[in-house]
Amino acid sequence: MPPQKPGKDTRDSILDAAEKVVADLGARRLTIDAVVERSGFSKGGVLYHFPNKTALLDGMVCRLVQSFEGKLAEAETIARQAGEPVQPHIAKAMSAKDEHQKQVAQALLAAISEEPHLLGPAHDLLRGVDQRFIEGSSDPVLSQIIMLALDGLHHRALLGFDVFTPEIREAIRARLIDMTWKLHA
Amino acid sequence: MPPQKPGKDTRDSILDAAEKVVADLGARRLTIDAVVERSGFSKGGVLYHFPNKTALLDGMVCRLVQSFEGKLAEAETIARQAGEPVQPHIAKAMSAKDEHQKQVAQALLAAISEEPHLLGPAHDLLRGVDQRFIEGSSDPVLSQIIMLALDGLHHRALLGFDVFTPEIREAIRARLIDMTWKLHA
DNA sequence: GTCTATATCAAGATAGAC
DNA sequence: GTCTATCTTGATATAGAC
Repeated sequence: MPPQKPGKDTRDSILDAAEKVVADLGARRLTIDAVVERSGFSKGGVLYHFPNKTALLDGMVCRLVQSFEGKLAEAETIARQAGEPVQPHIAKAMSAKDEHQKQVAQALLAAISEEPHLLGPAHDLLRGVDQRFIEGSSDPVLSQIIMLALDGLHHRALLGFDVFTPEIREAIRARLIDMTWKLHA
Repeated sequence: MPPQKPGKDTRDSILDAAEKVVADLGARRLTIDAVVERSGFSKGGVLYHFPNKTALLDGMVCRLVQSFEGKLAEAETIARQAGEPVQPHIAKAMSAKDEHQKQVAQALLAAISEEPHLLGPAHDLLRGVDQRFIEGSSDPVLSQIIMLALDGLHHRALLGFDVFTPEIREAIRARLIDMTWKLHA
């Protein structure tokens, strides 16, 4: 018996490799061959799990969306249990400076440059977040602005423009979270 | 004597065609042949003006940066003449919903997916805007948040996620500009 | 499930006529 | 400055052995 479910594990390694390719070489050079090279598998092996390139891109977007949905659900559970509004927790989740943020950038970039329609699931996800972020707010326009600023952080990561020092970034993050609390004051 | 400078005119038509290709087919399918088809020129003609694809991408980014620099300079001149702070005028320029915004998205997307380093000039431009936006502000962190929200608007245009109704978009825009005025209160 | 080998094609680039 | 024709490569995808 293998140490982990072999199928899922291989799939994830391949997706990890794909993200690395995008990060290192750019979305244009996300080729099957480049993924093969980084993943350590052979071309046939990779194409067994993702029969064509579209499937690979779709896999990247779906993993991203699922992972993000998980974080959102977690944030909402915590908020509910604490009897607190959900917005600060969503803001925290979206601005967390973990590897996830780069992952978002690479997956979105790869998909949109090749097959924009694959962003559909991400699109739906964002609409849902928008909605939950705004509903129950005493100031919907400001809520939307906060959401846009959170988007802006991702935007800069996507373009490689995230030049904030950790201190400034943390100050921005803290302020945004603070602003969400005031939406309910 | 031709109606316009022929060289410049052809270059611009080609760049327009390139942007249309990105908008319609995605950055990945920004091929020389696709640009040739849309521009109406022949492959040889296009390659005379942009000897290779990198030159074409560079042309897209440079035209974008120059156009934006022009708008910024204009905003700053107006602010100076009126004896007003510059931030509200920069915010207005950045949030204007003209065709320019789509142009920005297409050019950046094409460049980053193919050759990220071509974004250098855009990177420098944004750093400059950031700096001018923050200096002289009574609340640098809030200034940066406003700038990030403006980025967020572009981000959504880039990903095709700009689903605001014109009314909501205008409300967001007005609020952002209003916030910049208060940075000097 | 993973591998090698190969067919096929799209796209970038060059050469040279007009 | 603009055109047609052609060369060459890089990348997707298939077939089939292990």
